[in-house]
Amino acid sequence: MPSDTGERPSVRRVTGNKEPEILAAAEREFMSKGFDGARTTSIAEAAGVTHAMLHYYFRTKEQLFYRIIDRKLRLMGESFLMAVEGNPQQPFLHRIETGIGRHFDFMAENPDLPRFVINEILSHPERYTVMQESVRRIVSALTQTLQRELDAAAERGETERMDIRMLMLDIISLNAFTFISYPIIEPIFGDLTGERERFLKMKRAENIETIMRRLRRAQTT
Amino acid sequence: MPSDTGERPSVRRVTGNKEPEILAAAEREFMSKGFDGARTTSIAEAAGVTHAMLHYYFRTKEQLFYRIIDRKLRLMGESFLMAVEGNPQQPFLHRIETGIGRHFDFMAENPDLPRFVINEILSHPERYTVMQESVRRIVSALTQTLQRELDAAAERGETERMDIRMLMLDIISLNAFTFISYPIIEPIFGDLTGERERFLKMKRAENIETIMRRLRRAQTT
DNA sequence: CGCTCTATTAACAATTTTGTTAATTCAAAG
DNA sequence: CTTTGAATTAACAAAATTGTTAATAGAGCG
Repeated sequence: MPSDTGERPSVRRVTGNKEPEILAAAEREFMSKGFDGARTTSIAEAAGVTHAMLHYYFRTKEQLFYRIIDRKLRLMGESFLMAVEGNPQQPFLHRIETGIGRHFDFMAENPDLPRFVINEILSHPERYTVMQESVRRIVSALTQTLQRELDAAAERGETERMDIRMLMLDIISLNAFTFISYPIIEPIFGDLTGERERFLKMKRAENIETIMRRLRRAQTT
Repeated sequence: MPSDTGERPSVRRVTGNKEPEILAAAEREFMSKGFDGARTTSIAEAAGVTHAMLHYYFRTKEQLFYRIIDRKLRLMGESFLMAVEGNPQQPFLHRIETGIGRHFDFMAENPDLPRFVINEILSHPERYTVMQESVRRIVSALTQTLQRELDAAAERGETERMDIRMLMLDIISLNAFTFISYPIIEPIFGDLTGERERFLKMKRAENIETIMRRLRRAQTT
């Protein structure tokens, strides 16, 4: 019997260790169909093992799912930071500009991450209530720091005065929704087919431009 | 036996007609859990009927689902138009401004519409391939008209020259993602609890401001 | 070789979920 | 009152889905 701690024993693993294959197949299945739509038999089949093997390695569908969603939640956290972190010596506006680009590129590499995470949290909220308070504290501290920086930049006349949470939401909305909606709009915008890269490059510039215009001090006509 | 045409016979409906109750319960269940997570037994229970009744009225889970998703797809279509339609006599900028507000208000009344529709299309694409071509044609015609109007406004120096599809995506992203993400950010932004109205009013103004700044002609400093 | 322990399989089991059916109720029409 | 047909129910059935178990294979070690 495998250990219950979630970590497979690493000694004497001689015959095929199918854990990576199962995890990879599980990621594909869960990401595309969600927890409810995913089938452990499909995952096992895609991984090239019997479904008893899947239960041998992970006991239950839920435990296998936790291994996947855990990584995805971490990635989600990273993506938020990506949009706002950076060298604090650099001008605020410049940091935000590069932050938006980095966040966009991250989304491009994980295009169904936000949809997946949001969905799972909303359809099974009870699983995520434990994390809430710690996340709240981290975000609260981060926004306070950033708000002070933005206030200072506004004081110097570099930017507009605004609520940092609105700005962060604007950035994440423009970037994340691009990828959330892409599979839907790609066929109906039509000429996008096979031009994913070109379209995304264009939208990346568009999102940066939109936020920069929002943030830069408006000329008093 | 009920007719197969999807329309219940309307004569001699004397004993309780439970169709509306089932539809209402189905809408709640499908919207919150998606097709895969929804259970016909839960729907029947919530509607106060036996699950045999549900099958008597709708035969299959899929047919019941189609009744729900059909209305939702229509709503989704409406919401797109909402952002761009308006009296063509009015100045382009002004029409867009009121359009954004109307679109936002529509999203506020249907907060889980975009998430639901996007999810269902992505997790069961085969169900929606039939509509694709007609939708593509409608959108294509609409964007061509709007692009010409925007070009004209840019020619007159009222707006920046830009791709209308980018603009539409910006508007929809800012508005829709506000509601897609709201249930997640509400507890972690913390002080939002019980202040939904205040927050939404603020974000509504923010989205309009963001787009107007994107669209208005930048001063040549 | 024979022991041990992990990996693997096939078969089984329990539960859930969707769907069916035959019998019954009940209001309205004749 | 009887007939009629829709509405309703309980019981059944089939399939899917998750999970278990007992038996076995097979590598490494003494």
